Amino acid sequence: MLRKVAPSTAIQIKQRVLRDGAAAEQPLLPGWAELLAAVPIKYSQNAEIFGDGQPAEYLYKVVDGAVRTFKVLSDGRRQITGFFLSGEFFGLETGNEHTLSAEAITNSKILSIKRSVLAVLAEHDKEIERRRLELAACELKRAQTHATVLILNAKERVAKFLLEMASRNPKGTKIELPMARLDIADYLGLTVETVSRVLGDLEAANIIARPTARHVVLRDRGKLSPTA
Amino acid sequence: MLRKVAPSTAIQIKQRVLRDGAAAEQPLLPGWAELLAAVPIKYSQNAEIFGDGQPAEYLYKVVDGAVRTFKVLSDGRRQITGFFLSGEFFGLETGNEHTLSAEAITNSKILSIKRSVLAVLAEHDKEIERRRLELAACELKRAQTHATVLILNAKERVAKFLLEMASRNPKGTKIELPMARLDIADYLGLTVETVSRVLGDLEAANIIARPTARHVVLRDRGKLSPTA
DNA sequence: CGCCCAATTGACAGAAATCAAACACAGTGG
DNA sequence: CCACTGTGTTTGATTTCTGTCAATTGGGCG
Repeated sequence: MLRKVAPSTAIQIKQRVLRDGAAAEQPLLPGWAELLAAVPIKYSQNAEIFGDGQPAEYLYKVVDGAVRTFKVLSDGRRQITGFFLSGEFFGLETGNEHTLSAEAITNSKILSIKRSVLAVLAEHDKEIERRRLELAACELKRAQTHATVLILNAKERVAKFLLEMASRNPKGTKIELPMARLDIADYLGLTVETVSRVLGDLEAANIIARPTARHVVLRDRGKLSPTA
Repeated sequence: MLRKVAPSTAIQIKQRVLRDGAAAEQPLLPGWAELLAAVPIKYSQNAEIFGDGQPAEYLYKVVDGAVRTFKVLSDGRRQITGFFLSGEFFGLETGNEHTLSAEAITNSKILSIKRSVLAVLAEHDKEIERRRLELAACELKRAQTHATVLILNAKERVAKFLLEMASRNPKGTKIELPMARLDIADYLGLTVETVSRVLGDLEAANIIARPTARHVVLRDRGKLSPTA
């Protein structure tokens, strides 16, 4: 099933121009804030948002829910390259085609921003250009961090993953995991069994607690990050 | 020992302005080609080019030789994040500080381009801006590819590495490896012994030949890339 | 309530790390 | 010129870790 096209972002945002001041030197063009005020689209659990090889027309923002981006190797193995939670952007591509696929992990609301619109606006709006660069930098850092995790052993990988999720979730030490163990495994280059075992070990060592399978509480952050 | 400061790129390039046409709409400012015509600096084997945490003042290009970029974890493990051969750029940072270290693998000639100069020029020179984005995109792709390699098993990692090196070296199937086994191991998240063993296995299977330790000949590319 | 899928746990096999030793080669000094 | 030394590479034996296969448990939803 092909993805439905987003309601024309350009038209919608024009209606909002000139409220919410910010960068209003170009009264007829929307700024960053206006782009983000468009109406999000709903994707149900496991729905494809875009696929590897498809033309990359949009940049996306998770308004609510969670998203995974991944690559499927020719032998069927899946590598998850990133998880994206509420407020985070994904789908940024440098070329004209997606080099990854993206799916909703849970029922999600996703905002799409047309790249062609963004490109035009960036020509005259320094903030938009800055934001775009910032996103690219963020993606690069994300990929580098991911690579760094993948040279570690299983326990260290899971620990890093938990710390990463904790740092993104606002509520301190309580982590809510929207994704299944298989997703975590494919992200960390491990098997579900290993992920499960490591979590079991961490709980046994009183480093974490697991009220439910999808909720983790950090009890001893120090012991999770010996390799800071 | 602290790094010697590069001879002022800005001054040197001014002397060359207006030869080699290209983007000469700004007669007093050098273009991309002029930036690359500056005099390279020599670094001897294992010399540090920049260190993690230092201010990132320059963008670098390998004129001759080879460079490794890496991160040292708090427990001493080293992750090599990339190898850079003649003609390739490295040291691109999004922030103001380096997040990696870089060393010459062999005696090398390295060209440095001051970021501040680049930033000023990019304001008015579309080509320079385009080149900068292109480099950032290249870095991102590199990091993503690296992450993809790290979820594979030892044999696959080494195979991917050989193919990567082969694709960068012009001479088809003959690969010259400027780096030691330890470098390869740290790049692939393996140990030297494992790298050595896999190479031995590949040679025994007649997939590669090794005239010397630092030279590899691809005999059967197909068997190296089953997981294209 | 029962089904189904996700998660866990256990037993075992296979892969890679570790520890140890032999070997190759380049540069040095006699 | 050759022996010597030091580093880099390879090979071997063993241990540790992770994957695989299989069975069991648990939780959410119809």
